Amino acid sequence: MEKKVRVRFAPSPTGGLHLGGVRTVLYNYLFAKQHGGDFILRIEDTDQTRFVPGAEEYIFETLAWCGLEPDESPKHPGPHAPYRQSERKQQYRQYAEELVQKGYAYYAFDTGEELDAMRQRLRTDENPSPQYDRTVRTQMRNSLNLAAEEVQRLLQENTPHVIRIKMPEGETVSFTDMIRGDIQFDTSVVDDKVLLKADGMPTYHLAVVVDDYLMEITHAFRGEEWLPSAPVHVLLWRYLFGEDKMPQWAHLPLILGPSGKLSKRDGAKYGFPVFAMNWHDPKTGELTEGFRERGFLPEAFVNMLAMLGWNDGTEDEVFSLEELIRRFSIEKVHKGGARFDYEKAKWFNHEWIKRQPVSAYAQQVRSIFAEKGIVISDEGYFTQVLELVKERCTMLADFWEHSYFFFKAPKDIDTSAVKSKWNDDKAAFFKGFAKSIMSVSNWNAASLEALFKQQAEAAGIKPGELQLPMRLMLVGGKFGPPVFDIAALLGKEETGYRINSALEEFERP
RNA sequence: GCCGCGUUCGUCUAAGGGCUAGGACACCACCCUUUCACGGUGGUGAUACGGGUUCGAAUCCCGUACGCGGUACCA
Repeated sequence: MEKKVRVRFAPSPTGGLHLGGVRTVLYNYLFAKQHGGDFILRIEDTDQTRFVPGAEEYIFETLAWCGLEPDESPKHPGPHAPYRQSERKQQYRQYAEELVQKGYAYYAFDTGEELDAMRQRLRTDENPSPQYDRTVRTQMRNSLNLAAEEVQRLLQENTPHVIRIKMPEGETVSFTDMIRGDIQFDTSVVDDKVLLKADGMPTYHLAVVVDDYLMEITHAFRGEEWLPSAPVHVLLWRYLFGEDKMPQWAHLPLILGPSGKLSKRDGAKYGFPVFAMNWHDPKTGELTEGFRERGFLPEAFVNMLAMLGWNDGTEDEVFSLEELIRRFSIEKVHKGGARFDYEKAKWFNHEWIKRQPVSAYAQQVRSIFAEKGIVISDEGYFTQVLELVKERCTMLADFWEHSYFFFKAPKDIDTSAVKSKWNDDKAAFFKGFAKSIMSVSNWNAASLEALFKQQAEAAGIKPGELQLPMRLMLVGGKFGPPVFDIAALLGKEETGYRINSALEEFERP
């Protein structure tokens, strides 16, 4: 029987989740759901020094906002708990020791100073960063060179040491990447990576392999930056569990900024978010703005991210999460990095604001209004207003400028556009119009417009010349939805009131 | 330096040997609209370079250039 698909995302809690990270989650999620499998979230918190409080919680919140809930995680443990590597610490050592027993790894007692000295000594123009590799290891303090008794003694005395993989010489390690196809490496040019650190924590290399095995991961997606260390992982699988049990790999292309790899700096420099949500770094006190706070809908964010490095071959590009699950295919993920374009991201948001019912984001718009001092009391009215203006909003914050005048009469009316053409006939028309609307029984945009035109003609004025003044009276400037739609929503009382009070403004010299 | 990955309009991309290289964002023009948008129509604009293979190459092969990643007791 085919094994159920299990994919995992393993972030390190060291900061906010940038675009590339969320996209990796997304592709993981899409692939898992598409195959009826599980999406597992594991936390790679093996480096205590880089751990940032709150970062794990932030990751959960981001995934929840995007709608990418894991099936198993530290929050919702499944059969393979725990999901934090710090809580799994004990199990890594035995695998590292096993590798030493089998001759695939060795103890290294070199101190940091000794490593520095080695790199200093060996550094040349041709070799700017010397590695701890098969040529260097013969000169270092490790169990390959030291006498067995000496190694025993050092171990018994609890001398700080690491366990390094012993990279074989002249072998070719190859594997098939789901996106890139066959990839080969010559083991002679790969160094002896540390597997178990002096503090007993595994490095990423040991941890992914052990955890993926223990958690029965079948497919592993990660960023392209991991490609160079893939041979280490393949070898570890071969030595420990058998390559046939190794998950299938997919190395995702990078997301680039305007110049090179997308960074937090790009966000600040070019004025766009690079994190899904606001990230407040407790260590530096620095705040990095998020897409959510900028006024992006999660649907738009996810949609935009999905299209950054994948395309289903059709010309469609607006997809819901459900549609993405249906259409996604890992083979169609691109090999080359994609440059993030904020303009296109805004376009996606505009599309989603237009096609979502306003109920999907009314709550957020309400808080924007509250910040500006407008408290919404009439839900039905609020909904109708949002529905009327949503097609002209790109960001949620845009709702304010496109609709605030529905909730408060304009204070200052910009009469400059009509002042020169203003005359007593027009004033008389509006006086009459304000009066007659009070008796309109069928209050809607169409009947209002009909009445307006009929009275304009009766007064001998072209209706077109009266529309702009009417707009200014209702909203205060040259903006907003069609005038009669505005009046229809405002109601006859408010419309009449605004016309009358604006008339005084128009009369002023 | 070494190793790996990549390269189609400004950007995201389609086309996996065969019609004038298609679409989207952005930009420009026109239409619609007596506000601003939405929308509609059209336009500018690309196969990095050089060699092969082939009747035929964006597509396959080789080389060059450029970009990116890795080269930590970080992930």
